[in-house]
Amino acid sequence: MSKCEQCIIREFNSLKTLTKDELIRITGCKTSKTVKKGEVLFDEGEYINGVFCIKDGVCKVSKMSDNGRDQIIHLIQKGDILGERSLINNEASNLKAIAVNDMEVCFIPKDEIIRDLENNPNFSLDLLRKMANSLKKADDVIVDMAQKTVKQRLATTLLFLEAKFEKNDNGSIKVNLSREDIANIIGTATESAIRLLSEFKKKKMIDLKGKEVFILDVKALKDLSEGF
Amino acid sequence: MSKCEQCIIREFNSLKTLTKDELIRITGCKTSKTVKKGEVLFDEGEYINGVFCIKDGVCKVSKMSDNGRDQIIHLIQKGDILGERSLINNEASNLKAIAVNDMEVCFIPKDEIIRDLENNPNFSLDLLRKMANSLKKADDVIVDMAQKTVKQRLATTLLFLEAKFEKNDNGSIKVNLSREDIANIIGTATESAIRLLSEFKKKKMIDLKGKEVFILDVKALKDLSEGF
DNA sequence: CGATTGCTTGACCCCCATCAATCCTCGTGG
DNA sequence: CCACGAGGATTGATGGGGGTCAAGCAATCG
Repeated sequence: MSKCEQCIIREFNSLKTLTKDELIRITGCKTSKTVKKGEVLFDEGEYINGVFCIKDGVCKVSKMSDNGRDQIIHLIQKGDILGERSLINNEASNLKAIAVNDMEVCFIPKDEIIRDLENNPNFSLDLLRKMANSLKKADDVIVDMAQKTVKQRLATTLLFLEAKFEKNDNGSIKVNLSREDIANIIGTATESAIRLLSEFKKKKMIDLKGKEVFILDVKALKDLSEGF
Repeated sequence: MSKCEQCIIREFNSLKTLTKDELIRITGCKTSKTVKKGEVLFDEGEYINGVFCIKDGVCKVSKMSDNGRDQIIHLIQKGDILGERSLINNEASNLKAIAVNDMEVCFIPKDEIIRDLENNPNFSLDLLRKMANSLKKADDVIVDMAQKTVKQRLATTLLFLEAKFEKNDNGSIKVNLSREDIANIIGTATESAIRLLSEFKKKKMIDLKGKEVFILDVKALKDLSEGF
């Protein structure tokens, strides 16, 4: 069993505010596991009863719309925490999380986190800051979804992927998203996403090799994203 | 100067977790003011340096999209708190707030709130819960914006208004939203919103008398909102 | 009582959802 | 090693939703 107090991953999230004693306690009760690509970490309506700390891999967090299509709302990767919200308001998850590639995660039971929330003000304040930040980003997404065309949203999303994820050696973005996934991020039909991707490729703004995506012209994408 | 410890409004928001002493301290440094319909409480990019506690009235909180259209993201009313997020992450506001009708608000300076956040864990935990809840709602809005048609979104919005706001004596919803405001909530052109409103009226789902909106058939709206 | 702002309706056309057909890719088993 | 099947990727055709421009109407205000 790896030790939390020696794990560098926590430096990237709110767990960094925990004291050494708290970390040692958490080491004693956490569980580590691997999640294979395509596996469900948790589903809508499920009680998670804890939080996940992502040590490696990426997962997509989505919600089913009334119309029956999945909308991807978050992409979670190494260093991120998953499940805090349902824990805090003590409700079943409103979201579903599926591994996009093989993952390495730790699971920390609810009661431990609650205890730290109540006893360590640094921890709750840091979480508060994280959530305030998430809300701000959510505002941006709402505005984009409400006002931008599908083409603009695709450009925005590609720039987001470029900024958030590492690159492979050849320069392609290190996330294995299917065309359908991409469509479900921007909220459109798969065919529409595909058509626009090939249009972008024709215009040398991106390149596509199978599932690999290369961002070639950031400026052009940014112009597009902002509506010329 | 009215006294916070005697103000019932705080029972509706996180300020209810403050102790009597803390409230007395806040009474000493808060300012009360009235805001007339159409006035700007704060604009995008402004540092708010505190939070507003809304004693009466309604304001719309919006964000300008790259395309130059305003998107209304929140409607804030009596009992709500406004501005916590920018305060918590110590940044300029990303949103603009405009009074929809005459308002009565109190303004509490930043430092006082910060002090309470750091010293009163009940306060920060309650705020944390509020924000977790806001994030959940934001998820729903994102999914709706991304997946629903304008007609569905209008139905959803009407139901939201019906649920959130008081009614006038004649049964109409007690908010003075212009057609443009409604369009800016659902993220569409004013003309589209108007067209759909009159369609709904023709089908006896709502009634319109000038700016007043009457919800007649909740079930039909709900069916519409969820896609039949 | 003009004049400005908001509301309403019509016409037009492009974006995009949908259906359908084909091609490609990859894992599996013979 | 190859054939085959299944799921993903791609392209075409089509129709409707909704954005935009424009003109007329109502209401609000100085």
